[in-house]
Amino acid sequence: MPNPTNEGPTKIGPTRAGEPAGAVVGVEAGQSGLCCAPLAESPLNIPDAEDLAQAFKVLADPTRLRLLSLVASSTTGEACACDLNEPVGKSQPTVSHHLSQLVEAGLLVREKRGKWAWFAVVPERLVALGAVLATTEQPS
Amino acid sequence: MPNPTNEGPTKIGPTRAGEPAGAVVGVEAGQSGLCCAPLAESPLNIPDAEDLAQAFKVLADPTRLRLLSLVASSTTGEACACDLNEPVGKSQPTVSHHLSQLVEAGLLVREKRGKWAWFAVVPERLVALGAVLATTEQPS
DNA sequence: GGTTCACATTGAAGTATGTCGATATGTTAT
DNA sequence: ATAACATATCGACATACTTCAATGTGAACC
Repeated sequence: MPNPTNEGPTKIGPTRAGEPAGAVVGVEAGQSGLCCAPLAESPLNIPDAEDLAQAFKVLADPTRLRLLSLVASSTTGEACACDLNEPVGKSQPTVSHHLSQLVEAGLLVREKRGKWAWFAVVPERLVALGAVLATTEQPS
Repeated sequence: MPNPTNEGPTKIGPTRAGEPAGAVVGVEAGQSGLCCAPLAESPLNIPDAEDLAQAFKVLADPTRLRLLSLVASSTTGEACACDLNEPVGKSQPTVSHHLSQLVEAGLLVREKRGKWAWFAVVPERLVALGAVLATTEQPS
């Protein structure tokens, strides 16, 4: 029974369905904001390259990409972990681990409501990573 | 002696400096074109997720990102491998291996001129990957 | 021919990563 | 309190990855 419609979580606790949940909560300390100009602008220095690589590493797993996509494509903008275990076909600990990595990378934010964990995407983070790749203008 | 200015490669063989060198040459068979709609559009299926993850995996290494950035930010739009070994501070086999991975992923194209190997970015590939992330519009 | 140079490939070592079963933590209901 | 449930953490295993020294491959030059 994936979607918790008749059981509860949809309307529990601080159910402010509109806003992006806990907001900044997900961005862990040490893992600072966004980072880095477009790749073609100037050669990456080592620290920036390591930060960027770390971010892409989190995106470099099919299960995590599917989780991220499931949350991002949800009509309400958020998704309960209880609805994510089944569609990706991995064990609960594995899914939990992946979701934690997505949160630690600043790609998702987690909000606990009762016994459930809700996740929402951080669009700015996705866009910032995309911008590093997308602005590849050739010098003509 | 990094930059081959007084030795030769800059003006050897098929030195068509303007165009993106070998063009399609770099995109290996099996590794098809671009793939995938924006993450938020619909949940990723397994094959697409694997393809995307593979692409991001290649970007998920600081040395490869710096190599890519070095080539992308070059004023001529291309770079000789002989100029890439030193700035990234890794051994020649390591750099060669990373460059091969970037080529296999369709992010760079390789063109041999005499004994030198020249690399150029494939902007469309970068942009396509960025687009998967960037178009994260919330459903309001 | 032989030598030198640029780059690719191979083999091996150390490290990191994905995965799951078992277990812990915390919340709700009885 | 006790039970049931959702999620997080731990420990362990298998696989993949980065890296380099040694060697192979081809091209240019003597």
